[in-house]
Amino acid sequence: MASHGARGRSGGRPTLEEVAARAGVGRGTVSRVINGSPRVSEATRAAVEAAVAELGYVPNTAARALAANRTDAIALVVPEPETRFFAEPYFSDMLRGVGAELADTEMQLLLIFAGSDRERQRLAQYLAAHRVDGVLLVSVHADDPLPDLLAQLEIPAVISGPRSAGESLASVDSDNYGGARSAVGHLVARGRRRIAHITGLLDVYGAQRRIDGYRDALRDAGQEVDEALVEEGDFTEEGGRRAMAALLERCPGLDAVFAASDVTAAGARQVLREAGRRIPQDVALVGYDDSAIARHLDPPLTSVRQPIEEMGRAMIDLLLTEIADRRPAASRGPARQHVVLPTELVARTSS
Amino acid sequence: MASHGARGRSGGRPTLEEVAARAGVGRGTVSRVINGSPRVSEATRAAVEAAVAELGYVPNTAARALAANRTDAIALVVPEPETRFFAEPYFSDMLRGVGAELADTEMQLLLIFAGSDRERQRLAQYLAAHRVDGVLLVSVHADDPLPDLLAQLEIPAVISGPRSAGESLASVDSDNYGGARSAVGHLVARGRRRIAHITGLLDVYGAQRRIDGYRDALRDAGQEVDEALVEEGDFTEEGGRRAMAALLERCPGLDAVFAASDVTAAGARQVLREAGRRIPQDVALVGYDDSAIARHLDPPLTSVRQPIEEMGRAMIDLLLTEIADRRPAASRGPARQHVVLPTELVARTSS
DNA sequence: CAGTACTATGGGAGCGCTCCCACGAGTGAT
DNA sequence: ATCACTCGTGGGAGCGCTCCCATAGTACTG
Repeated sequence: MASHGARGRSGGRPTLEEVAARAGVGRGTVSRVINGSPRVSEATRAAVEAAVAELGYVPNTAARALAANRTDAIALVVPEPETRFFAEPYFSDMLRGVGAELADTEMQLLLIFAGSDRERQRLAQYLAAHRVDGVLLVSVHADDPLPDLLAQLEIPAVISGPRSAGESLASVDSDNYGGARSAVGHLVARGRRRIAHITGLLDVYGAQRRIDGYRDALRDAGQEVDEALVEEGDFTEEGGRRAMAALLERCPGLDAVFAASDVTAAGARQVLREAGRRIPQDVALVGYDDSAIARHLDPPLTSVRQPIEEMGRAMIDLLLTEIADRRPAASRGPARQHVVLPTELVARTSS
Repeated sequence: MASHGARGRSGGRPTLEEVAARAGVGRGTVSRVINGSPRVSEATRAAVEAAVAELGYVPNTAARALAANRTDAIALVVPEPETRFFAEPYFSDMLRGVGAELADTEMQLLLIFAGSDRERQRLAQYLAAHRVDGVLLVSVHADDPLPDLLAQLEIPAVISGPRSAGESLASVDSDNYGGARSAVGHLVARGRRRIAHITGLLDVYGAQRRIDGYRDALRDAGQEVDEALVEEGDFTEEGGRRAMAALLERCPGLDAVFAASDVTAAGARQVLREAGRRIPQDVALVGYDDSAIARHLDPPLTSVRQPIEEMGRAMIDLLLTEIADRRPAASRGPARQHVVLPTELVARTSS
């Protein structure tokens, strides 16, 4: 067994001190060069860089983390079972954006699933140990305790999809209100007069905003808002079927449906078909998300696209800013930021 | 700005020393309790545990990593672009197995993509900094330099799918040879006499083993091995189409096809259909992987199932053993292990 | 030319832990 | 009673880095 004292002495990885000796400078100077401090002369910097290259020096992350009290890592926390993570392109798109934005950073990204109770337990431990400098939270439900835990531990965090209008965490969201408006506006422009809406889960803030957008778009078009045309869904296909059936029963005269998700639209479509309604001739259909389903549905579904990859980038931006602001612990920076990214209506043949 | 010395003094996270004071014992004793050493009396252990609970003590990972020269983290390296990772169930199944096996461990799993050159560069840096205790390598191509890098850095690693019979890294694989044998044996048993094989990429060791299995199964059945019935593929659908077309041209009398992957089988199926061959009446078809495609093909595809989740578990087992063996750096443990897990033939209507 | 202000640099102290040595108390053999 | 162990324990040293202070050198001011 290697004795403790001798560990890494000969043949081990070079240390700052060894680089310093080699370059003929002090430890502090090497540290400054490594960390890109401007307070180093050109000549010294060159000498140090040469020594670093010759020795193949790579900083010891653990030592740095201990001394500087930071980890240079952030976690992307997915409070869902892995299954959903892989099933929904939402996550992979987001991950791509996050990865891209992190590419020219020293930050390491950790992917953490917290679907089961056990996993959540572990996560809590993990966060309590401050093993990350910041957290990205995606797909959080209204009653999730995670955001509070984060706040209590004073860990910088950014949430995708605020939980309410007064979200206390920094957040990034797409413009649900505007997206819904443009979808409904599009239907109005196409001459539809009885436009129904199948909502998402009502405790999801974004679903609320979509309802608001739906209503305001109708009002702006001078159409009366008939609450009988609004039916509650839950983002699922089954929910779409159920809601559509209810709507058809209550308002057989409807000539358009705006669904809060593509999957919901798919469910609605099935019921419409079975009821003998042609899409789009009898009933126009618009979904939300512009997922793969939208493109592959028959007929291809008009849908509202969210810039998910861009949202990922924006989340990283916010998070890195928060982390940087917190380092000099004095001034609690400006109020948490809330970024809202524009959506885009993708018109296809279903409307 | 908080002065360096004062950092974390008041209100900060409790340290070992503080726990020790609270419990009325020494630092070393607390460390022993935390790390589950048996050399602590029951009474002392209880006192320490109480103090830990009261103070909400959580060990500082960075300090531990620095002192003990380990990270308690392992990386799952995917040398593919993220896109493939999400597209293929192989990875999510493997991840599930890995996660499950790691669940009651202190080890943290990192997911690292190394698809682009840039990402590989980063990974190399990462490994050079020894930021993980071990590496899990999935889906490695024959000429990949990664395994050598790992060996050179002396980082414990386990590979899924050895690169050759003489793989130097510890490996976990499914029984490609046996799987192929059972597929072909099944066709023989069904009375097929002219069984063709569309191979995988020939520089993949597993593909070689499947060819071996194909040949031996025929030999065992007393059938002559006709090399004209073997056509090279590449695991893709397009490759399957091309190979099938070539086979039909060369051996119009074939009555069965064993494809090296489900996707390849799907390509072959299409060409067979276009040639007017009925499946399975005229030509029986068997694939490999038992992926979602197999179930959804028309007709449902007989396929060889690999226990991917279990492979993930086995990889972790091997890796943890390697890491443990290496800690007392003296005795370089036994030769690298190679685990081979059994496959299972899932018979459906295509054969 | 003294006085002031900056810049570049070296190195002490300390981050929170693990490892290991030393030590006292108990146990059993002689 | 003595010697040899063993067991449980305390605490020094050290892991490799960052932070900051002190210092020496340089440049600019009046």
